Amino acid sequence: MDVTPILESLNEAQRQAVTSPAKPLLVIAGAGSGKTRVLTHRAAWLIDVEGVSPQSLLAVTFTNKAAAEMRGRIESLLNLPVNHLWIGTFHGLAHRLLRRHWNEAGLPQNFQIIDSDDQLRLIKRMLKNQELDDSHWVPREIQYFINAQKDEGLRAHHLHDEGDPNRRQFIALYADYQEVCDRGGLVDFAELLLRAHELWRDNPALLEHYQRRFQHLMVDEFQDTNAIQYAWLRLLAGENGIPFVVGDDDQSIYRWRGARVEHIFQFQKDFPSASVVKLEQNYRSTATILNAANAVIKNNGSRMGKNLWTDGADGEPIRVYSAYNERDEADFIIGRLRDWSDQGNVRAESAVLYRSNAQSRVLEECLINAGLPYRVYGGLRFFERQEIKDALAYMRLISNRDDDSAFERIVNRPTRGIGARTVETMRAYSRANSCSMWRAAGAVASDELSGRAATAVTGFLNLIERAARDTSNLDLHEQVDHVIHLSGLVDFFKKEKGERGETRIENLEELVSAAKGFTKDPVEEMSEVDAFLSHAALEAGEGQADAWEDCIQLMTMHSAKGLEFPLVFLSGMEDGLFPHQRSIADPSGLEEERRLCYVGITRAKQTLYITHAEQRRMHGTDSYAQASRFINEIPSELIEEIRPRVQVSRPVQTMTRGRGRTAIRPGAEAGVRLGQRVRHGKFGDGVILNCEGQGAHARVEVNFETAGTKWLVLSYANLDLM
DNA sequence: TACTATTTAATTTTT
DNA sequence: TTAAATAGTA
Repeated sequence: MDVTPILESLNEAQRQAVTSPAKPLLVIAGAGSGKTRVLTHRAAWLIDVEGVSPQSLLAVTFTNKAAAEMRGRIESLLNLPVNHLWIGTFHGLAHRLLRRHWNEAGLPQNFQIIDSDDQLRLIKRMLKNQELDDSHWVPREIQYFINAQKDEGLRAHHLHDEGDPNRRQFIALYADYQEVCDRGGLVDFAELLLRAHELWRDNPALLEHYQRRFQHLMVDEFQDTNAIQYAWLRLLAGENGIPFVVGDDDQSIYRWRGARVEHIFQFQKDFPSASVVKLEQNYRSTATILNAANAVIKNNGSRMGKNLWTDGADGEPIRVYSAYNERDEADFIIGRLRDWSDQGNVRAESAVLYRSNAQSRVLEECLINAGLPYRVYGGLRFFERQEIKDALAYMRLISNRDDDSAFERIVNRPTRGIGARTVETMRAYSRANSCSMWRAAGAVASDELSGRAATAVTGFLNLIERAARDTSNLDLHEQVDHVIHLSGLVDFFKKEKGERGETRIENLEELVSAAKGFTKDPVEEMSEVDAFLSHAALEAGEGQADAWEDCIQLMTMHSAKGLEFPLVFLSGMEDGLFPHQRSIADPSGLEEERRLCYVGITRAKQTLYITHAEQRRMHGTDSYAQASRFINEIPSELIEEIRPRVQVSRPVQTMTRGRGRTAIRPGAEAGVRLGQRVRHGKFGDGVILNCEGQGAHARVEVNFETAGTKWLVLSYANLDLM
């Protein structure tokens, strides 16, 4: 067997990982160190060289994208399609198990997956039902509580109130929530994992079957596993399974949603025979960028310890720009982006990163003004759109009448005269008789409701029954098409004015084509409709993707994880924004922010700009911040500070936003420019942030280093220009 | 029931 | 500032 193709492109450490003997292995893979390569080559090595059957290999990732990429790369490496390979997300694999063993898992065969939005609606409905004040019992907090418990593998009956009435209520709500889900055959994301874990835990024979089958367990982004995912893996590994886990403790940025880096340490305890391989050679960035990243992350306490290096060149220095305000910051970035583009570079290879989504606004405005095409990552995904979820809710209700989540969503959408009062009556009945809304509707329509409401409800029930009858023999896409028309959704959105409605109808039509293009994995023995609905929940699709055009990439640092760009801007690098105010006080929160910064820096291949603004308009008011402490953690020899443009030929962007206020052209008054450094007799040194008025009335806003920000009348202030 | 005024809060996000 | 959720009005 010629092993060259598998090994030739690997460095020593990578090779060690790929060819490691059949025992547990932990790979600490730094940013850009070839993590995916190691995973895929390991799979190829096992199959091609060790003669391991593809059947006995299981690979887990966190995102569908990563799973698809891994599958593709393994296929091209082995040069054969590996359909039977179990590669997927934790949720996807758990889902597959539950579909196969729905009976043992205590689920109805046609159970449906609800997404976070459905989950939140369900909780809100419960609160209303129980007449709990949702300003005191915040739905989001309850949702967070429930998911956090599930992520830890805990059911309501495992929890104790500890004498805390607040907690008691939360636990009770958790229990109620679960009851509603169980009654309706609904499974939320965390439930998929928890159920799959319980399925194995409670069915030793079944577990044994899978333990025998899956010998090699490969895990990507191991630092992002939560408790239940890790427990699931351990269960599957048992005594003889061989886990091959790859992660980077320094890139753990999802603690807030249950991820526990500690699993990296726990792994070594749980699998004492495990070896550790560190991948530290980086193939992505210049030495300067890596040194900066290393220097920043060094300030974190609890680490495995790792130092990225490259045998490449130092490259350009990191450029730091201190802007006057967020507009100036955006202007600067856009200027550089324009240069980049003018030099013949591909725009899609540049990215502007920020800490929070709201920061994209100013950038977008300026990009539009500059006529540069861009794409913002994140945002509403296809299957999350209202109209799509409406249509899917019809399909769900047709598939399972007891699905209260779907029922409530569409009972009066489009409006058919079933108002809040009527729904309330149904809810009361449903609660009193512990039955689904569907049954309640039937019962209530025949006795409790008065003529008009009863007719409306009966009409709705008939509509669903009829849709079920009419579509039972149709192909999936015909079913969808039928449902969107019969339900009245299309007509409903046609009436919506503006482009909104048109887009919605287009989306509904798009849903039909999505159904047309959908093929169920023949291995799975669920109905095609259920498969499609699960697919919609599990893979919500892309955010607004304009992939075809050559666009500048705008995204949060979180969503940049795993990506790389020759040109990167880290914008809004100010204390309070990044590190975020909410994490700044808590040491572990600050460390997570620092890891995020590490992620941000290591996205850059060649050129890295870091920008911050002295003044930033946030929540309607101006605020002032120091440059991010993370900037100070970068050795100054790696940095080239870009001084604000000394003499601007064009007038500095004037703040024409305020009405009534005449923005003067800075420079009209002698020496007054935005960004100009000045000295005041009493307040000391500062920077001009803003100016208004003319002649004797001219005033300037100065941010003093020690005295804060003040408006001063020029003719009295006696400012010295510096 | 739909439209408008008012209030409120404001990280990060995948499944 | 602004988006979203809620309350109030036609």
